[in-house]
Amino acid sequence: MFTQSEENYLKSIYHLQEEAEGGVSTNSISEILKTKAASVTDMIKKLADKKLVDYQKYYGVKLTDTGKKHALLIIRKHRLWEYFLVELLNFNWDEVHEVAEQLEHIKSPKLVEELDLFLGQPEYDPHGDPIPDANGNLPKTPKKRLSQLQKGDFAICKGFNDTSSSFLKFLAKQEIGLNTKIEVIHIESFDESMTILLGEKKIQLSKTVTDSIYIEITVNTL
Amino acid sequence: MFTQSEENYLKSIYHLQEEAEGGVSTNSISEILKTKAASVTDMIKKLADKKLVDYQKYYGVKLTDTGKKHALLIIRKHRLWEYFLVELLNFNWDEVHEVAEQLEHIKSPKLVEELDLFLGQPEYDPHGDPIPDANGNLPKTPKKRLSQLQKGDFAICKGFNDTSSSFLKFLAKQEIGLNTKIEVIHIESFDESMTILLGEKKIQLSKTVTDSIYIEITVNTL
DNA sequence: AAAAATATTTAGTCTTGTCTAAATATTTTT
DNA sequence: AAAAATATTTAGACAAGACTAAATATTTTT
Repeated sequence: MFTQSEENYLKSIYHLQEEAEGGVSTNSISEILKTKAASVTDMIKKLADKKLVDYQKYYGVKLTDTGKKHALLIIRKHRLWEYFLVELLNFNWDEVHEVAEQLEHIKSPKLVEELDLFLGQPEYDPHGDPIPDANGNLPKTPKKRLSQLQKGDFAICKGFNDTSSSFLKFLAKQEIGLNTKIEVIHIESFDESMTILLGEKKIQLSKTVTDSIYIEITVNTL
Repeated sequence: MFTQSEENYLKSIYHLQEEAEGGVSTNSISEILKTKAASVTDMIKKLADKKLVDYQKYYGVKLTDTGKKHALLIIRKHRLWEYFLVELLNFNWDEVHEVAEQLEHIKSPKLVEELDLFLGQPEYDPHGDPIPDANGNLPKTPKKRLSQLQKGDFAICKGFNDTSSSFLKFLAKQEIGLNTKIEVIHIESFDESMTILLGEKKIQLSKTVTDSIYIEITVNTL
């Protein structure tokens, strides 16, 4: 199949591709993977030979359909393992990444599918990111976090990531719960803290908090 | 820590050391790892530099205490994963080896210990091999399989590995159950099938069957 | 105790994935 | 639109871990 290194490139390119519109630049890949740009160029050529990316010299790369599918299967494994580690092995959701980074390279189709069944075919990982299915398809409506919204957006709370009792008490005090309606009033650029409108009440939430609240975007205030 | 390759060498040397009395030979390692003898010599030097093995040119290697401990921790991981795969993910015990071979190299002390707790700190893997504890100590009395006995040995059945209903029906028909007393009469060299004495009755069992029966050796017929 | 057979080591090569330094392209600034 | 800054690629090198072929040790056979 693919080497661990190739898989890491595919995954990084996938993530970068999600954001930027044009081709993914050599430098952006080298930054994520902590390698030098020259090494990235080498690997890109290899991936292009294998038809996993389309490569145009000096203008970056794009995943081919095959490349994208493989990237999604690696992401699937990563997120399923994260779910396993947090839900069953008492990992905190900030400890799982490094281990999942290793586990995602285990090669065994049966393992992935049995793990998926064993976990109850979860749709989202502990960070709220959607888990692709066995064919590399993502759920239609990816879970969003409050922290992903822009000033002026309206949303409804749909879940919470941190299950610690202190966090839940904090939410109760602020009167935030399932289906609470929210409007984003302001985002402070230096610490990404957010001012939201809750009914008549304005409150300010840190990035840590807005990262832990899943929401659904609504069109207007209704 | 150690590379995957170094870990594979440590593990192989450990297993070979269990059997042979003197040093472990270059050729025996190359046979298990499916590499050439020259490559083994290279790696042995590297391991010797790291004080994981004692190496005397032309006379093979022996693990140092450190080397042995590391080997046992890899074996611990291998067997815990095998247990997980068979008990929770519906793998058959003949499908697990290859996957466990990959999983044993995942580096995360927390993962190993949490997995161990999650599984209920099992003492034996699905093949009946003992699982070393976190310090690399093995249970005192390793589970033995009927297939490990010699002609003339006496034993008592203590467990069965294959839980398929066809196997259990077969055992019932042969009147083999827990605590059944057995004497090994003969072992056929070409297929390792075994003739045993069950009370007055002589029966013949294939290697597949004798591999799946756990026993305890007894001193005489009593 | 030589000779033959076998095992082990040495020397030199190859591939993968990385690096540095230098060359070349592209983009931004003036 | 040229100059300066930045990004990318090329060329050549290196370490890890494997290989082949040849050299050397050890063991077995006669």
